[in-house]
Amino acid sequence: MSPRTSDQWDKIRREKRQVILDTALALFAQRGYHETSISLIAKEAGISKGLIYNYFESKDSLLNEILSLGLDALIKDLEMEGNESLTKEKLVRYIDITFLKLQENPKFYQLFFSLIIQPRVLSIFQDKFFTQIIPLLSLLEKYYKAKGNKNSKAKAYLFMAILDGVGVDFIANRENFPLEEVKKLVIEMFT
Amino acid sequence: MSPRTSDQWDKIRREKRQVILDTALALFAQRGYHETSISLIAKEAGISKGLIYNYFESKDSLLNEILSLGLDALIKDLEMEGNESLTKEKLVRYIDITFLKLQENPKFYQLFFSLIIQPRVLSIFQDKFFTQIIPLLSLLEKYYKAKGNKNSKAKAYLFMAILDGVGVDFIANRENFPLEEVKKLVIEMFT
Amino acid sequence: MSPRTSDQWDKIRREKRQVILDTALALFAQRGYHETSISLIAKEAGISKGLIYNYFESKDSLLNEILSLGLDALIKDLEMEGNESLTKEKLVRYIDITFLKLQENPKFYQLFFSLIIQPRVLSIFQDKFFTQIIPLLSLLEKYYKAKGNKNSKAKAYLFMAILDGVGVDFIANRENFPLEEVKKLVIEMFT
Amino acid sequence: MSPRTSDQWDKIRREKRQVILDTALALFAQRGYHETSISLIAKEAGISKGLIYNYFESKDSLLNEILSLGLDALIKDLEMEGNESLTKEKLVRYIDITFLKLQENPKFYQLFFSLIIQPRVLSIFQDKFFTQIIPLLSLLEKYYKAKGNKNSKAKAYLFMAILDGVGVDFIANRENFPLEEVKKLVIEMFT
DNA sequence: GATGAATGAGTCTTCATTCAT
DNA sequence: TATGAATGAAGACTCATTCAT
Repeated sequence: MSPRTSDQWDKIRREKRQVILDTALALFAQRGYHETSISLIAKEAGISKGLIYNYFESKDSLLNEILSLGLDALIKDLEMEGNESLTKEKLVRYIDITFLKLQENPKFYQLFFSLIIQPRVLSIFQDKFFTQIIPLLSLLEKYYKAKGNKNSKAKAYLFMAILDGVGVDFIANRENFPLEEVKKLVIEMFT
Repeated sequence: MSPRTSDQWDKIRREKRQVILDTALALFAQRGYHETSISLIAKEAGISKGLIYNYFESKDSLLNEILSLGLDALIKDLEMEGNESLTKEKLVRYIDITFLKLQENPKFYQLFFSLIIQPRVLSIFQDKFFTQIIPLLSLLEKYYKAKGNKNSKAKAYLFMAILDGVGVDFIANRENFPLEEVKKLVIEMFT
Repeated sequence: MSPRTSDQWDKIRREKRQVILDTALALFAQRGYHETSISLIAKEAGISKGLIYNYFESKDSLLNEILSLGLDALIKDLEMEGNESLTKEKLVRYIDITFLKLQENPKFYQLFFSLIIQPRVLSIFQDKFFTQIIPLLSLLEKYYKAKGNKNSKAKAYLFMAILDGVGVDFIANRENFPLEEVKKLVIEMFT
Repeated sequence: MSPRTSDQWDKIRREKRQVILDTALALFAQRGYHETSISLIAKEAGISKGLIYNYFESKDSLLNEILSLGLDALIKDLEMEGNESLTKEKLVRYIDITFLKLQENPKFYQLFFSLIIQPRVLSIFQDKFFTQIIPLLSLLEKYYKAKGNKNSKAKAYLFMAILDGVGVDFIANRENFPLEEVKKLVIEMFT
């Protein structure tokens, strides 16, 4: 009878928003962005088309939000106390977490990789990506240099490429890819 | 105005077909599959929309053909006398060619990578892909085993992942990626 | 926290209703009817969307109400003791008020003129409009006939047309239109 | 069997384009711009929705084209050898044609007036309007000054306002408006 | 073979309106 | 009374595909 409190509205909004995000992520990853219509997302989420626009400005911004949140979470997990130099221990942990995340949330990575290569990548995506990747590359370079590697820059780039390559190949061929063994090998060869 | 022979007609058909394929590849790579309309392909190729349907059943089959032909060419270049065992020399050559191709035709790889991850495409693609990749993985595994690597299977997969990862990263960040140095490092670490 | 009397409730209702009407009029005039959403009216009025439907049946009926009230006010201002015959003095006053209103509230007139021409609105509107205009035309006709005008009916219609035309042109080109001078001329030529 | 010649295509295009323009004008005038959907235009024109977009970029540009063509035609008919000064004869002719056009094509005028007042007038419209109206006002002013009118500027503006006012009123009340008589009166009072 | 007009299903998006609280 | 989430019908627009010539 009495109108809902602000808190109640907030909760409803947050929850519904999350439902939409989850549904959209699953579908985008599974079928690709273009092959996923707003109608389908609505149907899968059990809501009306219009409601999606109550929570997101456009299909595009829905994607942006998914990527942004996903990247933030990813980054947060992988954070290694920025400025300090890298230790072997930290690097091993970084690799561990990366492989774990990949295994836990392949859908997100599938979406992630499919978009990172698209000719017109979303700007938010590229920004966030580079502001995180560049410092990491720099840390890695120092690390390898300290270990006596001649071409430490190349090794840093190669290391990052490996993480991406493993991601792509694991997604493309999840049944056969020996993720655990490969992880061990990466740790062995790159730390 | 003498009537053309059957052979001449054939030649004309083959050439026009090739024009369409080339134009479509360039546009798909440049703009993405969905952002490229049949109209645009026709305009760029200097022909009418309708004519494309004279040569290809659908937009989809046009893409399939492009991928199929591209993959064939790629495989052909990289072929290393199938059954025989792998030598260090051969592997180095394989790496060389892979990096060279990547550098020569990044647009082409961009299309490939962007599509390889798409679920829909994967299925079309996987057959051909795996019939080529699996034997290669097997060769690599033997090679590494012969070299005394404990986990030769993982190393074979890792090697393939590296090639993909380098492709993805090089495409995503062509200005900064130290392709030549990375290649040297790959040769050093994986042959 | 004493319970409000019925009168107080009534007052609150009337005031809120007026807020909605005022806000809607301002927005309709400023942006046009179709470009103004109920959401926007609610936001500008500082209330919720739903509440508007507590006071008005539909967007359409809200517009109708605005027009109806506006027209009533307009008529009231311009009223010249109905039945009696028209004098030069009264006609001058009528012109004065018309031009004054136009100057004071051009937005309001903009809405009026823009809607008066719309076929859909015309029908809603015509009844009220014509029951007011026809008598006025008749008074004017008598006035001009008494002054010896040959074609008094045409002159009456022309006079009304002038008021509309001045309204339209003044609204369309407010910076340049010499309203005051034109008024003098109208008085000179039509009284 | 053989493909159509360029001329044939041209004819088809021109004719179909005209059908769309005519249908759209009738509907826009009858129901208003916003109340007329592209679907309806297509249905009335006996073609598919999509085809309209083969001929016009958007609903907006369709309207623009209608107005642009209509104004051009209007202007052409009303043209009075620009630079020269105005004579009584020319002015009478101008009034004659204006009233005639109004009678012949009330639909266009209805659309015209309904749009000229809209808050957001189309730019093309305003441009054309002012480049035609300003010079005419200037000619009129000279004409009235030459005739000894004290306030020739106001009279010029008033004259233009009358034409608009007559247009609006005639459209709003076509059955009763004594167009012919009013025309005579305008000629009498303003030439 | 070649053309491009024509189709129509499908897409994203808007917004008046309803309704549970 | 007041709220704003939720609905769903409708709108503009796109584009792969067809077909008469």
